[in-house]
Amino acid sequence: MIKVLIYEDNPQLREGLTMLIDGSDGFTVVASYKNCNSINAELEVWKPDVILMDIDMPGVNGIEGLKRVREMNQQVKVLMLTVFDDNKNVFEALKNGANGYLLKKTPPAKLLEYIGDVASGGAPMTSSIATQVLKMFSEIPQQANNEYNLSEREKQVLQLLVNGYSYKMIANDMFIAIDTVRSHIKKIYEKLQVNSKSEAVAKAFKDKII
Amino acid sequence: MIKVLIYEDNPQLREGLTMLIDGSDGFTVVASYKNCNSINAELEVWKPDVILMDIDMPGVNGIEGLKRVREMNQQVKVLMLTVFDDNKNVFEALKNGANGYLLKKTPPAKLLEYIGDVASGGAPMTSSIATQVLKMFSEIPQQANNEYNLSEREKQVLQLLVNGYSYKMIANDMFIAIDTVRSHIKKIYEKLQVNSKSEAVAKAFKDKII
DNA sequence: CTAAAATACACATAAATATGTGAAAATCGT
DNA sequence: ACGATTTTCACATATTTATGTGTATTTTAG
Repeated sequence: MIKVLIYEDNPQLREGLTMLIDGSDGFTVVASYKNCNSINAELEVWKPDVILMDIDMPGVNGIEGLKRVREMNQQVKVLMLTVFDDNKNVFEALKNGANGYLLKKTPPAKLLEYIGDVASGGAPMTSSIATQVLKMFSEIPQQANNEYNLSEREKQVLQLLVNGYSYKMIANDMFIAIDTVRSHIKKIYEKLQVNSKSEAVAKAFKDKII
Repeated sequence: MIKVLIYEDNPQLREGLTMLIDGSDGFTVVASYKNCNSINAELEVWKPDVILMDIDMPGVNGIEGLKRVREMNQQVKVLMLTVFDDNKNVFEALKNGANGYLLKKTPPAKLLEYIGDVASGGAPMTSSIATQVLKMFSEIPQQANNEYNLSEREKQVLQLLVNGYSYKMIANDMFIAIDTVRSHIKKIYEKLQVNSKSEAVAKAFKDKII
């Protein structure tokens, strides 16, 4: 028996969901609430397998509710419910450990299937959500990593620059003269086409050289 | 009629897929190949709606094939096929604009459903892949964004430091005296707990202040 | 309203950095 | 084996940065 806990502010929808899920074999709704204000205590009491979490709720919203859940419990599956598939919320929810993301217009039969799915370790998403998720991935900037042909020693020096070391400290760290550090750094600047330490550091971060 | 192009090195599987898809209403396999060596030309000739792309192929593999496709065509849907759901490949494929990702053990009926799904703009994934994708998201480091309480003006100065500006340039840019720039920067260092320009720049990147 | 913070500016000095020029030994690729 | 690159070091100097100490408006928050 899969124990479901529901957070949904709309009374009609909350009742509807409870009816649907409770009336189906293998599912039981242990409780349903109109907001997440006391979610941690409720989680303690009911120990659900799956939480259906509305995104848009007055007071503590679904994302915040999800965060609170994850602070104390990594096991319970959280299925996010939303009317719109808005990009920002999807990303926030997934980052914070949601196990699935459904549109409210999902047909009842599918909804039950998805709940079963998430309970057994799956990651159900409606098609439009999945498309968005993939789009997010494709928008991840490709590793810049422009080839600057830094030599080993130059990379070491740059790494230490990034760590905030002064020339003196670098010389000490690498057992070389400070003038050698200077000549390395001059070469690094040439290769990176910059002319100050902070520019080099910035470029190292931007182009993920380090 | 959905036109499908298949890339799969295993002859049995290639034939099996062709049979299955070609024998189903609404689908037609326009061609099938054992590698992606000439994929660009083949794409020109066949103009498929969906490409079924095996990941593990000798010569040009599926990821590289996907890249070649995306270089010339953003419209065609690409469904990746794999035996194992290995993390690295999933990530690479999604980053490069795959439209879906299936395990080869997907049952034939589901496979057809998924092809139709992707053709109409969906993003089919088998459950285990979706779970992985969500896991990747949850592993994205939470915005560090430690609160340093930088004032507006201080943020501006820091931004310019990150851009590689000297004090003089910053003063010019912000229409203030260079001594004012100094006093801002001193305050910034206090707040970030650093004591050099490059450390501040590094911290700005690490903590995503800018 | 008032204290705290932010913004602006000035002068001084020590330390660090950028730039130039030169050169020798070690390492690498062909 | 030989030329190219890397790594090492030296000396000199102009510029930039870091730090200290002060002061005077202006904004902000309680």
